Amino acid sequence: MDDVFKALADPTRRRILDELAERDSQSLFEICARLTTKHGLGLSRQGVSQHLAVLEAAGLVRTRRQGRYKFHDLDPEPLERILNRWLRPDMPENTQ
Amino acid sequence: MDDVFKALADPTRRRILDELAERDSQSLFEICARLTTKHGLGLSRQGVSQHLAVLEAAGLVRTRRQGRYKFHDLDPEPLERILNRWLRPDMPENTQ
DNA sequence: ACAATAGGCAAGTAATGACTTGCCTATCAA
DNA sequence: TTGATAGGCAAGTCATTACTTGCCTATTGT
Repeated sequence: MDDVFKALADPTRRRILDELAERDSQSLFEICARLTTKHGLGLSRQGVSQHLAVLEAAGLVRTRRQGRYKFHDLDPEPLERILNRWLRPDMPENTQ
Repeated sequence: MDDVFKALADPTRRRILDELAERDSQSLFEICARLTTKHGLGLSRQGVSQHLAVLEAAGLVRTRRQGRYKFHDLDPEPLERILNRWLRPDMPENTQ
C-alpha cells in the first residue's frame, strides 16, 4: 500500500498513468514520445524507465516482455483498495 | 490536485487521516497522544502540526478555532475526485 | 497577575527522491 | 555478422521534504 501512494505522489507518473489509461500496451519509447509531444514533458528515457519501475513495483502497471519490446498496461486494482480506506468506513477489512 | 497526492504520500499523514476518520474534532495534542500510544509513532508536536498543515492545504482536513483549541475534521471530498481519474474513464470532466 | 496549557514561526539538519550521464546486454533486420 | 533499436544497471547531482529545537503568542484557571 505504501508503494501505491508514493507512486501516485509524482505528477510525471500520474501523466504516465493517464497515457496508459488512454492507450494500453505501450513500450517505453512510445511512452517517452507521447510524454514529450502531448504533455510537453522533456525528460530522458532513463527517467521514464525509473518512473515505470516505481509504478510496476506499486502494482499500478503490469508489464510483459515480447521480443525486444516490453509492453506496459495499467492495473487500476490498487486504486480501488485505496478508495475503501477512507471513503467506505463501514467495511470491516480496511487493514491496509 | 497535486497537493492531495503529495499529502497522501507520507505514511504518518495517512495515520492521521485514519485517526480523524475514527474520531472527529480532535485537537493537535489529542492527535499527538493517539499517534504515540495507538500507533507507536514517536514524533514531536511540531512534526504533527506540520503534517496537519499539509493535510489542510490539500483540503483533506478542515479546522475550526475554538478558544485556545483548534479542532481538526476529515474531509474526504478530494479523495473522491482523485479516484475518479483512473477508475471511471467514461466521465468527461476528468481534467485534473 | 501569573503560571500552565494550546498552538505558531523559523531556521537548521539529515534523508529521500527525481533526473542525468555513461556504459552494458539483448533482439532484430540488412 | 554487423549495425541499429529497445531496454537495463549504477553512480552522481540537485532539489525536496520530514523532523527537530528554540523561541514567541494567545487563551484559560487559580
